[in-house]
Amino acid sequence: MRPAQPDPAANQLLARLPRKDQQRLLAECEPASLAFAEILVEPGEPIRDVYFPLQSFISLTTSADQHNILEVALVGNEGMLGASLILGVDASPYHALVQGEGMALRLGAVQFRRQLDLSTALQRLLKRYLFVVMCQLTQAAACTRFHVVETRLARWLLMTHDRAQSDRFHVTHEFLAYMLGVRRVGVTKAASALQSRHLIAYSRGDITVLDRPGLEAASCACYQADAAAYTRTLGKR
Amino acid sequence: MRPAQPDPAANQLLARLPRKDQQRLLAECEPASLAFAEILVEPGEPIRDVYFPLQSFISLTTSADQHNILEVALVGNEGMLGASLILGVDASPYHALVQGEGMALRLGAVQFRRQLDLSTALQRLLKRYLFVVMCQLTQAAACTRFHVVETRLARWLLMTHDRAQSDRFHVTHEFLAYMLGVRRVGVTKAASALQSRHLIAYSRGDITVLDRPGLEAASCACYQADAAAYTRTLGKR
DNA sequence: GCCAATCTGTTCGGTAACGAACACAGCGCT
DNA sequence: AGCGCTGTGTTCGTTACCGAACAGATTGGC
Repeated sequence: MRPAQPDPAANQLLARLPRKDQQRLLAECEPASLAFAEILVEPGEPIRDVYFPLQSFISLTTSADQHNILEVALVGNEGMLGASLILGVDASPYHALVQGEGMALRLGAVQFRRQLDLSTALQRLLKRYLFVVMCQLTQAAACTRFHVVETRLARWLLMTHDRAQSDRFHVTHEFLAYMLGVRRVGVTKAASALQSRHLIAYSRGDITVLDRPGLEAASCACYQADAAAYTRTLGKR
Repeated sequence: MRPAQPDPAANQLLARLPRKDQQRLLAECEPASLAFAEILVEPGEPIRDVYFPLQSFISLTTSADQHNILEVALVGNEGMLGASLILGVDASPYHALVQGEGMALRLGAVQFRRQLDLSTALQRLLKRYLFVVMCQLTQAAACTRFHVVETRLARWLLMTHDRAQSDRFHVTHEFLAYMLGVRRVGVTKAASALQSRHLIAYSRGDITVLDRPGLEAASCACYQADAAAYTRTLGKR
């Protein structure tokens, strides 16, 4: 059953809000269908809207030079896009592009700020979430530096697996290469290694997670570290 | 002339505060002399004190595995250590160790929080500073991924040059290797390349910046990007 | 059923790192 | 003067990834 009005509790941040604050916030949100590869924010550009993903998920990427792109964080139904607005800066540190299409709740930046003023619970929650994002950025820097493509790929697949809420999702090697900041060939090699170990299966962009525990063993500890930071900071659920 | 009571305006964040808020804050701060390699914060550990460096500067590092360390940001008199407390989380995402010895102003976490409650100007300022730190973390991830040791070293030297407020500072290749997340040998090679181009001179840990513009040309654009994010967010001074 | 586009697999030579090990030079200490 | 410590320079073979290019394989459109 998929209701016309999406279930707000599908976003874990919203689900953590007290009922009153949640309802006040939801009253101003509108459902938005996010299309694959849609660009929601560009760095430097002012943030017009914030998003609470439901089934969709969003990559945060940074570009060093023109053609060197790297994903630094992933936002799904466990988080939100635009949390940095709570710091009072009307800009984004990174690109945001839709990685998994689906629904999200959208709220204008102005309305979002007003909601913040009205709800200390919302402030408190999003500040803590922002702390988690900082931890993830830090982790991403180290992981990217020290870990080889195969383990980083495994980590990426796990993160996406969590957010896609499905064992299957659509991503090509080409796209993965952008996210991991490596060549497509490197992804192909790593992916086929994981496939030959029966951890995943893929074909023309459709990736299926076959062996979740095995994938966790194949990934670096950074995945666990991110997850731990999240539950440590925001509570178990 | 070095006054017994250190000049608070030596910290650029403090200098940006309105006079009243600044004085109230300073009344609770105590001067602290930071020794080289002193560890001020460990990740996970609660933050006991925050620091506003005056002449000292502090490396923020993260460790992927036991022996893989990487610097993700540098805090000098342009910033502060412990700003993440404003997010309401009593922990640090990273290690903090003293890189350049000297004075700083110290304030207990409890007192710091009280000061935050008393001063919206302080809140506003530090939120903006935290945004800058997020930009730096993002930049660090990309820089670390895509740029070669020599340009990254140049960048590090520039960042340190700014914060050391002197053309000379003390860092061994060994230490630099930790910060950049590479082998000592790699640093030696990069450093001797920069030296042979007369951009720097060094001997047994004493590094002197000889040609600042040349060093800027030798570094990656990440240095400029960091600096730009700072002035864009916090104003020109 | 065929073409064209997309996605995946493989190859080539090249390079910037890696770990380990050793040589040497400057400096302080006794 | 001699010793030992610390910091720097150099070498070795190895590895992970690079850029470029091309070959096959699957899919959708007509």
